[in-house]
Amino acid sequence: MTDARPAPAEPRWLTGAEMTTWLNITQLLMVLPTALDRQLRDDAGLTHAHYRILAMLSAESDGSMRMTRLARKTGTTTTRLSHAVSALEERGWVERRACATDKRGQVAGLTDEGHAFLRTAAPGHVAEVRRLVFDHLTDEDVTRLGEITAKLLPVLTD
Amino acid sequence: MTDARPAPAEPRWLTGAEMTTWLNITQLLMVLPTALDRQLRDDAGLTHAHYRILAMLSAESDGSMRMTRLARKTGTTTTRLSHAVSALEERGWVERRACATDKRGQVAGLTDEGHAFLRTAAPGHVAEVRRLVFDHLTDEDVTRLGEITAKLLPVLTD
DNA sequence: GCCTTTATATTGAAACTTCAACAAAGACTC
DNA sequence: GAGTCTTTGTTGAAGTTTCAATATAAAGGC
Repeated sequence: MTDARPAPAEPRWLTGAEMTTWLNITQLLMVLPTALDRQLRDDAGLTHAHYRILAMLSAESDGSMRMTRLARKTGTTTTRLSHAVSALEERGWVERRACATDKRGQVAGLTDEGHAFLRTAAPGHVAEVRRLVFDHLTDEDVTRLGEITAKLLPVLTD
Repeated sequence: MTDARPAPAEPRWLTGAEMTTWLNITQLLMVLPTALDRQLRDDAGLTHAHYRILAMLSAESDGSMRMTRLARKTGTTTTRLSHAVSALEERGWVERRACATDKRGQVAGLTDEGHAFLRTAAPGHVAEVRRLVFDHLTDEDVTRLGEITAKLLPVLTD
């Protein structure tokens, strides 16, 4: 007398410890980006997502990167990146170029103004990151947090 | 021969370990909300921020809460909450009531439909949270992550 | 080669969030 | 209790992100 249809699986709910941690994580997901955006907006006039694009480009030896790769590196979609680069282009911080080896491709590159702007904005931002995050963590916390986040990223980035 | 003006403080840059961890954190800040939003949008038609509002209300004994407190609990601003509650009201999941003790106040409360909706949406969401997060962490990771996030939240939530 | 499929990138409309401004009631001072 | 300051909550405009649709080029199958 068993039911042929698969029973609607009783979901495995979160344990107490998991729920506590999850509430902390989701709260952090809400407030940390907001805090980073606020500092950058007030002091430099852009969002954290846009700042990250500039920062990621400046880490490249030639200050430029293919759009799709840049999107993956910054954890965003090509759509979002396309809009963002348009905005950054209007500000004169980024330029689009055609890709030499792939005619579909576009390359986003930091302009001199972009480099200069980043040098101006970085110290204040780093100070805020310290104030909000690293000032409250021990070296071991930092290592552990690095390890734990490293475990989570693979599933989320494909 | 000292300069009277405060020297532009050389910022304390991030160490290698800090930078690695910070890149992981910011990547997570970008992709985890997106992943949560996608599952909830596809399966239930709302964002994670909106889902959290419903979930937070349902955790109250009477399924309702003052707007400001609800905003703090969900890690959002009153502005955002006001817009969000309006949207949830249109869907019939939340109702606004006047606050009995404070004539400025508004109370947001889950409707029966809101409760019913949440019961439908919760299992799929919990399953996704497991798949994305807790499936990859040991019990000790969960505890440690809870402790670390707990250290970070106070500065960020005032 | 030709056809289909996949990858790259953009666009415009809709949804959500942010910012600034505002309105209204409570709290505090004298 | 009148005046000031603070708290609570909303609104509308502007900016950002998402989704769906599109255009174009590369890659794969035959």
